[in-house]
Amino acid sequence: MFFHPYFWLKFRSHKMAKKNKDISTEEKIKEAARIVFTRKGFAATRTRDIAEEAGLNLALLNYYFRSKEKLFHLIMEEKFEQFFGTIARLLNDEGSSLEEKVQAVANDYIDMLLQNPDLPIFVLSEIKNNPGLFSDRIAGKLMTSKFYEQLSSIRPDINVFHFILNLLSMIIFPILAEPIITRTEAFKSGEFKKFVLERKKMIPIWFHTILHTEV
Amino acid sequence: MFFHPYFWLKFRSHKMAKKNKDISTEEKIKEAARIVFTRKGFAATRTRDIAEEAGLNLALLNYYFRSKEKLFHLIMEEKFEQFFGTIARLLNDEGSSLEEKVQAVANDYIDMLLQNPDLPIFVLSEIKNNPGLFSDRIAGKLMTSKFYEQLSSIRPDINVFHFILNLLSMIIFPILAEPIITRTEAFKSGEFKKFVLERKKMIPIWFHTILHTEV
DNA sequence: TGATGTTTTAAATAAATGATTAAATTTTGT
DNA sequence: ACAAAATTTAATCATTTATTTAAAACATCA
Repeated sequence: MFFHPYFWLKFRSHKMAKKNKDISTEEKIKEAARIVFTRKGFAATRTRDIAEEAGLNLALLNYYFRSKEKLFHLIMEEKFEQFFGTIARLLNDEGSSLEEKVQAVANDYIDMLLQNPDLPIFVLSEIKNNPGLFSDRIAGKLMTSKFYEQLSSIRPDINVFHFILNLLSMIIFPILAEPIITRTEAFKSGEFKKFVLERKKMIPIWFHTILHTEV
Repeated sequence: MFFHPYFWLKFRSHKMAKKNKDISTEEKIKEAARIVFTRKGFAATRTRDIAEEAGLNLALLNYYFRSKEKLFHLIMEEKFEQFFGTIARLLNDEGSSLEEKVQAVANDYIDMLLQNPDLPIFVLSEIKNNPGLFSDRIAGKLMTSKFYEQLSSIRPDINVFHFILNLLSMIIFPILAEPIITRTEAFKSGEFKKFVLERKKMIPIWFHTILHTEV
């Protein structure tokens, strides 16, 4: 009896013909897809780019993931979780004060973005192209957070939305603008990373200033 | 003697077969290209999308502009000038104080972006895909501006790069994040524009606070 | 080892898409 | 109105690209 390869897809985790390879073909493809999709976005990446990045035969993409679109959705959901989940966890931490949260966000999120510089533009672009990709629930997690509670009780006169958006703007925008910033005279020689790391210290200070000034 | 239509391209401005149409075919194509390219980016737009948006035969794109890429470069340069030129002119104004410049940027640039909400992500994406598109000279105009001089003389202790980047972040990022913000509970009903307009007043206040606090 | 199941490969297919052609239509100048 | 020039159209071409196929290679285990 003949079974098309696709038939076996659902059982693949139970049976593995080749075991103990350093890294499975499936994972090689996913890793290549992470790199290429986040670097170029869905429309600009060709399945051939991914196969090449993975060093594998083109047909394997469809063997393991059926279509470019299915593979993309998988990667996209990972990346959205990374982008929104990281920040949501930091803003919802129970054991820290408001200003500690600002510090934690500035510190940890900047580190994460420096390691994933393509992430912000990827997420923003793909959500814009297809807003349905993005579940409302996630946005709520940001805006209705422990952080929100704390700021409202300390400074009920400050609009929390503006405050959070300012924080995210100052952290994320420089990463988005990296290709522009880097071409400026002052940044010609790999100064960009140093510049962004400076902001880890400065952002908490700026927000401290805002927080302790009556308007 | 036969001349291929392309031959006539260079003379088109001298001779126009059809005059006084409401809007020329060439301009119809450019306007459609502006809309579609900025909405979807180069890779995701098909020449057929532009023809459809313009309500014209597909072949006319190549008749007037020879290739998708040539048309794109034309639009891209317009859009880059709009994005960088607008801000550079505001930051280099000779007749205004530092804080007036902050106000002018907040006010005018936010207005411009609300009318061109696709502009920031378009510019950032396309520069990232092809940094060569972006001439170093433009970035310099931002960072070495009248604004730079004024801030350095008033507050030599403040890093001008961080200051300008903060200003741009707070103005541009919300527009980039619109598809996310809009899906948040609080913004369900067309509150976004009102929210961004509030920032026209608030950004100058925040920067005033920073500017008048010793660190 | 050989039968069976699984993975990988090279080649083929089909759809999408940028570009071109030649003919038809419209405009212009006389 | 006529001829020449310019524009527009429908059809087609050529290339790129996602996907499928069938056979080969490999792994597992009785």
